[in-house]
Amino acid sequence: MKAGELANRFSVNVNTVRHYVRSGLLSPDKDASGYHYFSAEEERQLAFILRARELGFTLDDIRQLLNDATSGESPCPHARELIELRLTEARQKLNSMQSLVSRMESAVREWQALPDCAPCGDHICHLIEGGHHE
Amino acid sequence: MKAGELANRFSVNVNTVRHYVRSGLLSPDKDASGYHYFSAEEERQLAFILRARELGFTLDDIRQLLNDATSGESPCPHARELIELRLTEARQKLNSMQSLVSRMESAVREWQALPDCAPCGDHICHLIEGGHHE
DNA sequence: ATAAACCTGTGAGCGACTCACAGGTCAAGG
DNA sequence: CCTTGACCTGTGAGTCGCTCACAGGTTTAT
Repeated sequence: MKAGELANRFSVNVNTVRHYVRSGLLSPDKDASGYHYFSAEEERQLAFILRARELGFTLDDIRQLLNDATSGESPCPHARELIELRLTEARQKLNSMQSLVSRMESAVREWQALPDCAPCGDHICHLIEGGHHE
Repeated sequence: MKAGELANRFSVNVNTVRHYVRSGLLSPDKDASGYHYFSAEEERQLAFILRARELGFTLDDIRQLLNDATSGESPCPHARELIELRLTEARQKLNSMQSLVSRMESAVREWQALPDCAPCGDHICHLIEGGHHE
C-alpha cells in the first residue's frame, strides 16, 4: 500500500502519514522505484499512533512506546506514567481554557452596554482596558 | 525605562517584551547608546497588550487594534468582531480539551484493572489499542 | 506521446514565546 | 584606570504537530 491509499483508509491527510515517516514513527520499505510500501504491520502501527494521539500522547511519547515495543520491552509501564503526565497537563490546559472562555464571555456581556469609544488619546480601547476584575 | 525594568514592572519575561518590540507591537525610542527607552505611553501600550492577550486576542488582532487607534479610528468595532471570533474558537478548543480529558480519564480508570502486557507481536500496547469506545 | 494523477524529499510556515549567543554599555569596587 | 558583573542589543533557532508548496520522478490511461 502506498502513502495516499493508507491515508485514505485512515481518513488522515496524506501529509500526516508523510510527517510520521519523516519523523521516524513509520518506517515503510521502499520498492524499486522509490515509493513507500506500507505493509499490514505498518498499517497496524499507524492505527496505534492514531489511537495514542487520541489519548493525548505526544509524538515523542509514541516514539518511546514504539521503541519499547521493538526492543522487546513492555511499553505499558511507560504508557501509564506518560498518560498521567499528559493528563495533568491537559487538566491544567482545560482549566486555563475554561477561565479564558469565561473571561471572554464576561467581556462580551459587559461590552453590550458600552458604546464604541472615540480615540481620545488617553486610552487605546476602553472596552479592553476598562473591565478589569481581579 | 529599559526593557528589563518594564518586564519586571509587569511581571513578564523580558524576552516577551523584546518579542513584542521585534514584532512591532511596541516601538520604543532608542537612546544614544542604542538602548530602548520605554516611555509612559509604551508602558500603557504594554498594559493594553497584556490585557488584550488575557481576553484571548491574538498578537495579530492586537496589532490591528493598535493600528486602528494610531490611525485615528476607533478600535472598538474590530474588538467586538474579533472577540466573537476568538470566543468561538476558544469554545471549540475547550470542547475538544474536555473530551480529551474525559477520554484520558476513562483510559486511566480502565487501565487500573489491566495488567502490563508482554510484547507478543500481535499488538504494540494492549492498554492503548484495547479500549476503543466510539 | 502525452497528460493526469500519483509519488518522493526538502524547506518553510503556523503562534507566541523562550532560549542561546556574540557583542556593546554602564556602574561600582579595588 | 581597570576589571567584573549585570544589564542591554539584534539575530537565529527551537518548541509542537502538522500542513502546504515546490521541483522532480513514476505510473496509468488515453
